[in-house]
Amino acid sequence: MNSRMNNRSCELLGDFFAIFAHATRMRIFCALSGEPRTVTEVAGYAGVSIANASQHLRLMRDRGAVAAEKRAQSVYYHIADPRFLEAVMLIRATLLETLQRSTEQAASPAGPRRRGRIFQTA
Amino acid sequence: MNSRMNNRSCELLGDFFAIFAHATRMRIFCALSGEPRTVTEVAGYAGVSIANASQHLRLMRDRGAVAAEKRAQSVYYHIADPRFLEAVMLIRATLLETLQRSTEQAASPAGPRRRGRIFQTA
DNA sequence: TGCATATTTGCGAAATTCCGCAACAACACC
DNA sequence: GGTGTTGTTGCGGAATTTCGCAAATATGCA
Repeated sequence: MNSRMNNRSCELLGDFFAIFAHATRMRIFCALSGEPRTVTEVAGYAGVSIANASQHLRLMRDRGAVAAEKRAQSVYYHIADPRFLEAVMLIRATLLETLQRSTEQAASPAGPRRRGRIFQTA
Repeated sequence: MNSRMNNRSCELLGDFFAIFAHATRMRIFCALSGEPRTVTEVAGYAGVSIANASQHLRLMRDRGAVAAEKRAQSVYYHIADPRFLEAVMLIRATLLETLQRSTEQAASPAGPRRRGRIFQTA
């Protein structure tokens, strides 16, 4: 990390990462990873009410993670930049790998601190 | 996003991203990006009390983002996997680019890439 | 115009997070 | 033992977030 990251930068980055720091918003993000979807579709995917999905989507849009486009009667949301998805996938892969490794070493008494499983293998 | 991302995965990924969803923790993460540092050093860098730094570091360690190692009288913390830093940098770069583009749109059609004010050095 | 569909917004309560403060613990050294 | 250094933990209240619900808005269509 650039040592020149100042406080303001950290504040803005932290605000942005809040987008991903919630299970529902992560599900919404997943729902949008393939193709644009309407609020109603997203709500169905994420298992929340339409109003709640709309609230989360607004937050995500205000911070620039997703964008909205009105077509016909519906509002289609999509991920604003593929690198956001790329970064999430990178974290996910690293986390998965770390967890698998620590699970494999679970028998070793001197191994790293044990943690629960993060990703279901099924 | 992988269609195998289930609810449990989203929940745990969201929990992990909470690590970055706070300005202080982002500063702490920055402080650790170069070399391992003690709690006292991190606290000074992030501008918070030692107790507060310790609390944040514990959260980050519990979730696997950083690791601790005791040497002499001090506890040295370091980022657990370079890919965490890589992902944060990717988000940061994308965000910077996006913000700069929207700034240019709001202002005049300026020349080639000049760094915006948002992420400038303190 | 009137009605149905799609989405947004305001509000209030419950839940969670954050931080200062003080106490506690570990450890080296005299 | 006592002292100093370093780090951790528990507590309580303030601040923030989250969500359900209802109302409001927008828009297409008969």
